[in-house]
Amino acid sequence: MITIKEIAKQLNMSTTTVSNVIHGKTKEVSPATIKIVEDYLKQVDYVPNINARNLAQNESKIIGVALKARADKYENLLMDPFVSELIGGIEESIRNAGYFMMLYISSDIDKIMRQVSTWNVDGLLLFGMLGDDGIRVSQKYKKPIVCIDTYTIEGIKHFVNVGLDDEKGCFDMVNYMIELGHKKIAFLSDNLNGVDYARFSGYKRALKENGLSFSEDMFFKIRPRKEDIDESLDEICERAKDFDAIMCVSDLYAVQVMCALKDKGVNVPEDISIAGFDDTLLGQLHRPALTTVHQSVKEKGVLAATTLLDRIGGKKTPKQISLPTTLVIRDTVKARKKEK
Amino acid sequence: MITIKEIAKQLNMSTTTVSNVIHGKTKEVSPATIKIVEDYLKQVDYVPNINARNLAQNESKIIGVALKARADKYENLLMDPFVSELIGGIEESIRNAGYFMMLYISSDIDKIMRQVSTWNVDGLLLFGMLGDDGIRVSQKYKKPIVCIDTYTIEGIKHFVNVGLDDEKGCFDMVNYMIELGHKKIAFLSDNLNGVDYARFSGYKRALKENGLSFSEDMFFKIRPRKEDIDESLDEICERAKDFDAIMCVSDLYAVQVMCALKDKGVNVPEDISIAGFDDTLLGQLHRPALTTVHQSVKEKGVLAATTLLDRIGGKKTPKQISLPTTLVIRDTVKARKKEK
DNA sequence: AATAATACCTTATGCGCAAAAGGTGTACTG
DNA sequence: CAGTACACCTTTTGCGCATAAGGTATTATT
Repeated sequence: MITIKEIAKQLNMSTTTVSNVIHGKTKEVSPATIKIVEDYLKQVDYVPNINARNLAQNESKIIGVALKARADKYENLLMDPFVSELIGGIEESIRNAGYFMMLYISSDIDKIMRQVSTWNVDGLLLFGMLGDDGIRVSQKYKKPIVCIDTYTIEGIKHFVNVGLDDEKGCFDMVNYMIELGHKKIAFLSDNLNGVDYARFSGYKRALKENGLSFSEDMFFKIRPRKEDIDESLDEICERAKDFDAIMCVSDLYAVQVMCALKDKGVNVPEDISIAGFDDTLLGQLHRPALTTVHQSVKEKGVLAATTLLDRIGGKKTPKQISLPTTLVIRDTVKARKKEK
Repeated sequence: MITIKEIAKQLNMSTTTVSNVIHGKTKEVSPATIKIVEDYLKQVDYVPNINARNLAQNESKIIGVALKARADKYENLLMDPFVSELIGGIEESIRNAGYFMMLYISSDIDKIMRQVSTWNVDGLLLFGMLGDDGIRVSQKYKKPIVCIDTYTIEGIKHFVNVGLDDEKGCFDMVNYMIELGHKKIAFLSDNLNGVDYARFSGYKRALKENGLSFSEDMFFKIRPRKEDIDESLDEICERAKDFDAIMCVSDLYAVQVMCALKDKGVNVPEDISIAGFDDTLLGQLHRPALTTVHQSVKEKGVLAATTLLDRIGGKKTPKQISLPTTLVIRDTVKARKKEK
């Protein structure tokens, strides 16, 4: 690896001159010298040492992407299609802006923050944080932060957040179900925090605004861990007998439930209607094709990254950015049969 | 961010002493001093500046993961479930070893290599490289390299490669199909390079060893790009009428074909048998559930990363490591009906 | 008692880069 | 023609860290 110093020596000039050429400071260097240096740079294929540059500049050109791991559905967060698509959008934006991405995955926020500090990252993208985590992070870290899909418990936004209109998405879908005549509609999720809670709220509002009541038994809690999932799905199928439809908090759950139902001889949408949320490949490539709420996950990642980049660049951005949802009507939600 | 220098000043000692404590060089420092320094380090929550450390040490603790992007099925490589699962395994191993992962995604090998040089990464994991790319990379980069799923055209392995017994996996599946009475078996893929070629070879060997002949019209070339996929699937469905079964090079294609067939009223496996490869969620959550060749993608990532880490640590490793495949018999390949 | 070894310090140096500060000579201004 | 602006250089400094080299006691060895 050749250094600026070495180049300067070979060319019989100072390192500053070489450095100036590299940084395009044309006013400081004569055209003739620029030519000499540029030719030589190309000849030896000079590549700067980023560690040295960062040290001198006190910046890093790194965007930290911190994912709080939940020991949950997937052994590794990246295996969640939602996460990988999100990261896909983020990575692309960061790379296009000339930055680098460093991924920090851990369930331990303090560990993540130590690593972020150690690399002196220029900005931070947070996913999967709850309210109190966020507060701790913001105390430790003074550079720009953008959260993704973060609802704080008290509804207070401590930082910029890029999210989705989850509440409305779910509201629209449940409304649509009710329009088709469904009365007993269950809501299925593994928890009721953050995003899932917002969707749940949309579900309840749709019931309420249509004069339908909600009771505890209409919440289907799925246990998605490998060791529980089969038993959990059995339970759900059993409970589903009394229902017209199920609003699932994600496509994955919707498809899993549909498979379990089919294996038991229950037909969707003839016997029961099922809706998903997210509009993933899984639902698109199922038959019957899944009726679901579309969100552009990649776009969410892109938006989060560009917002962060804007903030790093000193631009002002809104504190809350919400992407819209759209209904994708396919084949798993149909009009309720009268005779049921 | 507090520095060693500052700590030394506060504690009235030299930076070397502080540095020695940080690195656990207990022989060089008196127990009393160690205690003082350690307490102070904790108190101020000292975090080292990795840029400075790397510069001084000429190492980086970074593993570069270079993905050669193909402008192909997915707009962004990370959206490919295979890739994200692979990265999931890699990331986990790297993190557990105390290293950091930096992702380089580009279709331009030279650009990737410049970035790898600029960060002075300690080792390189390569995915999606063809033979000639690999040769160029190895000329530019002298630190340990491990390839994933790389078949060189001439069969020469220039570096350590972690792969799969693709040929045998496909051979076994096609053999199984033939045992069930299938005679006209198509092979479906988007190309015949690298991994896909190995699978294709297994397919042809199975035909040959069972006395069946192969002709060009038995190769179904799918065009997976968004703008082509529907037309391509229509063609394939049309051509499929003459066949007993299709061996698909991936689960994704298998499921896509099954959906297209179903939409045209063709039943799997009654009218035609379909097999996939990879054993992804997509096949598991389809009905009928996909018969496929299992590989552990995560394990592949883990193995590649640990092999690279071993090499960085100076250990010797085999030059070629192949993971085994297993047949997953589900519902999309059944005995051929006599009357056809 | 002379020498060697050891324990525990500090000072000094350099990694590669960017930039502040400090030249020198030429052209331009009034 | 003094004064000033500017073009084009170089020297020097420091980012934070690791470590080689250099101390000074104190203890062990013969």
